[in-house]
Amino acid sequence: METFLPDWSSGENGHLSMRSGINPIAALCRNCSPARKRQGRPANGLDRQSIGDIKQRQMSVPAGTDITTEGERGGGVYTVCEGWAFRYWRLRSGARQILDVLVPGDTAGLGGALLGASRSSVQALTSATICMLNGRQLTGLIKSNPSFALGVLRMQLQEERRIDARLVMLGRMGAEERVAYFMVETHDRLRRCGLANTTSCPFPLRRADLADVVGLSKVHVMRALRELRSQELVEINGRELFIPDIVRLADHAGYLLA
Amino acid sequence: METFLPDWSSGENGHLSMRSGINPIAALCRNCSPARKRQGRPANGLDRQSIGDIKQRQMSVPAGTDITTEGERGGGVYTVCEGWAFRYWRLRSGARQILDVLVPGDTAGLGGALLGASRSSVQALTSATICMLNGRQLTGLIKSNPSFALGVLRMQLQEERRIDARLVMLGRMGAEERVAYFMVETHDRLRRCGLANTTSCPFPLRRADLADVVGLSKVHVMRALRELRSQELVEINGRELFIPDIVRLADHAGYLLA
DNA sequence: CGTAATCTTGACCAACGTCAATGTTCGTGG
DNA sequence: CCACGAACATTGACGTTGGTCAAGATTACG
Repeated sequence: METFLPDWSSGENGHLSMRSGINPIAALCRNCSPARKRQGRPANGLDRQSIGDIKQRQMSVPAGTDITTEGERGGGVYTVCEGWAFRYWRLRSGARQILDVLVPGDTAGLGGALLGASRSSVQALTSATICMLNGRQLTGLIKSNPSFALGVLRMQLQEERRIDARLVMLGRMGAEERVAYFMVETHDRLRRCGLANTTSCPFPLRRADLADVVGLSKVHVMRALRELRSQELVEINGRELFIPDIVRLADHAGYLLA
Repeated sequence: METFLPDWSSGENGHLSMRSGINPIAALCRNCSPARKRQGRPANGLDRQSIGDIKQRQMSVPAGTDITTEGERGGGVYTVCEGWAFRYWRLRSGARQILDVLVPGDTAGLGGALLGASRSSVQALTSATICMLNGRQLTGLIKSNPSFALGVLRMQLQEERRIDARLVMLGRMGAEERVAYFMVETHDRLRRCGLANTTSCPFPLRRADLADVVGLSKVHVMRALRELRSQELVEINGRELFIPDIVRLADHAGYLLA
């Protein structure tokens, strides 16, 4: 059977399997992500010395903080160490579209650093600690270290796949499928970096946030949620998401396991 | 009614231009893009010798040809030299979402080459000539040439920006805005590479294709189109798109002209 | 205990999809 | 040149999905 979701496990040798393993930028961060360090993949043949010069700063911010704002020039590159964040766009009308949710190990701001002013803003969804890298220096590292550059490119391409799937979701799926889809994707991402167990995961998004991810109104998200709950496919309890049967939910969202 | 049919398969109109300046992969293609050669921008300090080894093949295909199919492994990297193509996904239901339209100078298949089997398919929209590069060799070039790698990464990030905007379109815009948005974006891209003049550009998409880009039904696209036409914002004649006042249309669509 | 934020629901309305019929364009063979 | 059929464009009628408004319930927190 065919599937239209990205194949997150596409590294059959395992070398792409851990999400953290494919983010060489997160690997630069010395202080954050102890869980990730346990996995201990040096990833890019970077020794302490070569990355020692990269200026980095860490900051802890409360939920709701804007980490970057649209239009900032030559900004830094941000990696989420702990907590959640999201990248979003605001329309003239005031409407908001959440482009991507960032979980620990995810990086944002590359576009701003390499291309000039970024179009999207990043906001902390929970209280979070963020590792900031100097954009100019990171560019230098990419220029001087081909294998690092390749790693960054791979990460970016992986990202693109997820976004492609998101386009399909927004363009061609109904409300219930969208919500189910986002939940499967999120659970899967978290599970891959050890932040979720089989049947549940943290889920700090409010209904309004969820609505702005899946392109629906808050009220209609409620309807979809009620329906999914009544079929015992998902259950949100406070800020935790329960998925009794991930396979069944995945199927409901159009995702079929290989 | 008389229609002016642009020549897709040959002539000045269909060739690469400065747009390839930001696409280092297109710059590798020796045979296509005479316009770019005229400008003589070496882009990545690549001399003939270093790229001489890259195996490349050119092919001309009629409209409707599938250039790559979902799931292909270790595929090549494809650059559109002349004509149009599009990247798309098909759902179990049979529905199709067009992820991106490829105009001369655009590249697809990087994900497949660097990450393994690609999820999206590519199909020729018009008769087209495609330049195919060997994925493995291209990976080698990226590894060995940091500045080339940086260029590819930059291109990819540029791409991501466009896709982000597409997410906003699908998630938060109404039918009329979506159609208007896509038209402004397309015209803008074409204008940037000299393939459009101020008030018109080629537009080979059928109504059904347009619908699958903007995530609407064919019939509803018609309604949006009728409304836009009645406001004298756009006019489609055969396979050419007329935009009397691009600024007004951009404003209508919330598109930021650079 | 009180206030604000969030959740949840029903009632109603607008936007969008589906079906089906008709017109139009275009290529092909006579 | 014309006849014909296939693919595409266009439109109306009608059903469904999703948005908006508003109200009450629940939770978080000082």
